[in-house]
Amino acid sequence: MPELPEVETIRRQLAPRLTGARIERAALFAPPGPKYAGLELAAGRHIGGVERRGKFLKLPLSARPNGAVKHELIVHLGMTGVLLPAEPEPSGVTPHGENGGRPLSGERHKHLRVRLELSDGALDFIDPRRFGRFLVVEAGDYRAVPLLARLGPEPLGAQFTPEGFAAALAASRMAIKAYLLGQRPVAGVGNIYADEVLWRAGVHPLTPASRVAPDAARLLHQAIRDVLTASIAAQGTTLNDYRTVYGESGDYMESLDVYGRAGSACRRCGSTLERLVVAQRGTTICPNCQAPPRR
DNA sequence: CGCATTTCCTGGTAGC
DNA sequence: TGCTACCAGGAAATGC
Repeated sequence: MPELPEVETIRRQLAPRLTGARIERAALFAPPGPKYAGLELAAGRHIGGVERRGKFLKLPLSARPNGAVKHELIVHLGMTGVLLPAEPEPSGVTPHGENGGRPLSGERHKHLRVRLELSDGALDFIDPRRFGRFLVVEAGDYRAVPLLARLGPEPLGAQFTPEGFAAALAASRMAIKAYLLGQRPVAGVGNIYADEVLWRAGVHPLTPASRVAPDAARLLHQAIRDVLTASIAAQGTTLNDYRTVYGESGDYMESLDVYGRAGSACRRCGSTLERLVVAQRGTTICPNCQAPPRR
């Protein structure tokens, strides 16, 4: 499931391909709804770049090349969303298995939801579970995507400071894991990386945010930066669906210390990792390294 | 307002 | 083999 490192990987790969392209048409292959709002506004716009905010991709759109940005294409991949450059139709057919498993030229993927026909090719949004979003809004108007408007600081940006993070933690009594998943103290951390950073910092996921000790908060801040940075370098984590734009798997899977490792040995102390549920999410901890909160 | 719970979706898998 | 039941989860909607 794409979190920040996976989305950043996709952003880096898409940017050179999409920047400067003109959208000829946006075709919807799913039942219309708020997840796919405003697509009719896309035709004729020029893509000014590919930006990322948390787990969202934002493509500024203008009426003419390098013109004023009046609209934005907002993409959230949800759990299973994939963005793939496609050949302009019609085109030749490629045998299955080639192309890194990407949809074949001339074919239409079973779970294709949106296709952008571009001046130079096309871009497919494929999303089996339809948890993703692909919509066009007026620039800066995020009423249709409220989370985008109240997203916390970028974890790898200068705004994400140990002091600011500590202050954010002090402001909530929510379980620290639920708080992180809510994107308020910092943007882009999802279920996988939440477990990883909490393990690194030795913080139990049920600890109320305001009761995370100052030292632990600093460790957590550093762990967020370190883990996300390392994962971006590995092109993210592939569990099931996530693929890069070129159909590759991310390599960070091999570096995961706790996620998906319940029952295995803690790499720090050798204890058996345990599974629990926090905020309705599967959660893995080391019962020794991450002591439960005292009450 | 703050926080918890429910809902949306489909593929994969366990169990019978 | 084929069926049902259930699980995975990001973010919005709903509930208290």
